Amino acid sequence: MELTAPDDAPLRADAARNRARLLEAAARLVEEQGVARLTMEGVACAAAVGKGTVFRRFGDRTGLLMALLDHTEQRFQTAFISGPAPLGPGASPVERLHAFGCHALRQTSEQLDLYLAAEPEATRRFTSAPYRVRFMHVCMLLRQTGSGTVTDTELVAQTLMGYLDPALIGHLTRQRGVSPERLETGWCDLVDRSVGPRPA
Amino acid sequence: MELTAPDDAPLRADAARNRARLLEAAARLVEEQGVARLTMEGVACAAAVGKGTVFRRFGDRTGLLMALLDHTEQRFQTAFISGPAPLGPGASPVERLHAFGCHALRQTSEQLDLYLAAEPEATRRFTSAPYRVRFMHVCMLLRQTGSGTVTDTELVAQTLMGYLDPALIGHLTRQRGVSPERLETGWCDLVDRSVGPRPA
DNA sequence: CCTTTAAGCGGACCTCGGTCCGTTTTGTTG
DNA sequence: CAACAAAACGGACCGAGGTCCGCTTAAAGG
Repeated sequence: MELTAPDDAPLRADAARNRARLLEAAARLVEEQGVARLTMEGVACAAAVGKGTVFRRFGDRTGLLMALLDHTEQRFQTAFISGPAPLGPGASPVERLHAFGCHALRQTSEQLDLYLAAEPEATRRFTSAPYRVRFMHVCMLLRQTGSGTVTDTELVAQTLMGYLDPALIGHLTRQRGVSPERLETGWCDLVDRSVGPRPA
Repeated sequence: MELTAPDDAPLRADAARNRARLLEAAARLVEEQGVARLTMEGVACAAAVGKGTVFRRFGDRTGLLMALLDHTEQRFQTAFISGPAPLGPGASPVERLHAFGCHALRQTSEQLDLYLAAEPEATRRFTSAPYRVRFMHVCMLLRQTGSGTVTDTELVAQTLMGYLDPALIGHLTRQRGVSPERLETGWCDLVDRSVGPRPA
């Protein structure tokens, strides 16, 4: 597989070409008929490639969909790791957390169907590479708040991450009609309560 | 379907009998070879019933697994709705929230594999009957804290519920080696922060 | 350029969840 | 008890994800 254990070894020429064609074909099919109708065989066919090749390259359907989101995710990552404040370094940890969540909320909302479809099975949700990068970042910011009030960084970080779960965002915005603004306010509130002093 | 829209109309005699046989067979198969190896055809066969019957009765695989958890879930529900304090009425809302989460954490841990397998697809996670009952209860308790400090009950309740997600519990306890005590402490902390005064 | 070999390829094949529809059973009504 | 409608049944059938393995081909070394 790829996203879970990024191969440092470069792909063979034909493999690289096929990979590109597959991603292109998949993106086109998703745009044309929605991610729900995307089948692995369909992608293989549209890319004029064998079905086995798709699985060899992306592991499974989820892997393919995550690959489609890879570009977006990479940009987000570099933005919050080394980009300009308040997302990147320069702002206070709390401000960065606010910005982080709001950006994630917007990004997820924009490509909600894809993020929903790319959600791995329950067991793997927390081990995908993009999740772990986000998670580690939140942990780091929580630690940087310095106020020794966050007793258990890992648990708090997971709680925060839970708020950004695409499934939850989709449910709240689509089924429950929660506005994006309300979602962002809720996020900032959650962050403030998480890093603030522990109430009596 | 059944758990999502409980049929008030009583089942026909043969249907009720088959339902019981199916649940019995499914429970036995799960105990014998684990939930991962449970196939719908296998259950049908073990219950000496047609495959279509399984789907007619339980809708899909998730429905069958949820039905297996129904008994446990029902007892939990009556416990926190009308049982003795601190889970049931009689204790303060915050105490009840503490008890609620700790009970849920324990219950989920005890039958983790089943809860994991019964987790519906992303889109349906928040609309299953058991989830909604739990969610409404948390909402009610949050409102009862009376302190007008919980600005957005629904969002806070969803955050709390996210902490109790079987997938998260499984990840923390199995992959990350987090102890049950630590999980429970984390829950109580989260509750306290959620209902406490909003920090400056 | 030839050999070699490991990565890549392709598509037949398998499994399993889910659907469909002709047949059977239940229980109600006259 | 006979007739009838509604509910239930069962298993053939379908689609899609995922596997397997014999064949092909890129690219490194002589």
